[in-house]
Amino acid sequence: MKSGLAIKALGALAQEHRLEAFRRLVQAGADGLAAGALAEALGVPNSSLSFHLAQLTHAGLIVQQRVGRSLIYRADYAAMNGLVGYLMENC
Amino acid sequence: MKSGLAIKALGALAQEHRLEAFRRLVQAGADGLAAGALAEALGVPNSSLSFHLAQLTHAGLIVQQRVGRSLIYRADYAAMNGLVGYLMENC
DNA sequence: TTGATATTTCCACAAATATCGAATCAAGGG
DNA sequence: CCCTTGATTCGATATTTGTGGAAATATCAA
Repeated sequence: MKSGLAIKALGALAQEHRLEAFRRLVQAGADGLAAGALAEALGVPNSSLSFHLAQLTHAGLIVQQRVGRSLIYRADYAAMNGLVGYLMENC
Repeated sequence: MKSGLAIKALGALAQEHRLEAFRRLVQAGADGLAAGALAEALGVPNSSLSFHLAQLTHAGLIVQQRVGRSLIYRADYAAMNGLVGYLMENC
C-alpha cells in the first residue's frame, strides 16, 4: 500500500459513524449488511450513512453488491490488512 | 485503547504532512527531531508544522520536550502499538 | 402500470481543518 | 539589557467534511 491510499483509509476510519459502520461490517463477515440495516443500527439518517459508506468505498475498505432492492456492503479484509501492514512497516 | 482515542489517532495520521512527520519521528527513534528540522525536511512553514505537531500531540502519538531553545518531538511507540492493536482487535 | 421499498444523489448550510504571514513567547549569548 | 534563534500562537482565509430533508433512481410485486 502506498501512502496516498493509506491516508484515504485512515481518514475514512477517523470518524465515529464510519468506524462503527466498518466495525459492524467486519463482524458481519461474508454476509455483509444492507445499507438500511446499518443506518438503523447506527441511528443515522439514510442519506448521512450513504455519504459515509461512499467514503469507505472510495478508500477501498468496503465493497458494494446489489441484491434485489438492497445494497449489501462488506468489509474488504485485504484492504484492512494492507493498512495495518503499512502502519507496521512505516511507523 | 477506546474508540474515541482511536478516532483521534486515525485522524491525526490521515494527513499527508502529519503522516510523513510521524514516519520521520519513528525513524529518528529515541533522539527525536527538533520542530525546525522537521519543518525544513518536510518543506512546510514553521507555523503550519506547529499546527500539525499539536494535532499529533493531542492524539497522544508524539511527545514534546524542550532542550535549550529547541523543542524536540518523539514518537510514542506505545500509542502507535495501541492503535494497531485496536484495529486488529475490533476490525 | 402503479405502488411500495431500498438507497442514493442533490442541495444548502454548519462546523471542522489546513494554510501561512505576522506577532508573540522562551532561552541563551555577548 | 539587547539581540538572535527556535518555536508557538494569533488572525484571516480557503478548503474540506458532516448533516439531513427532499427529490431522484432502482427493483420488485400485484
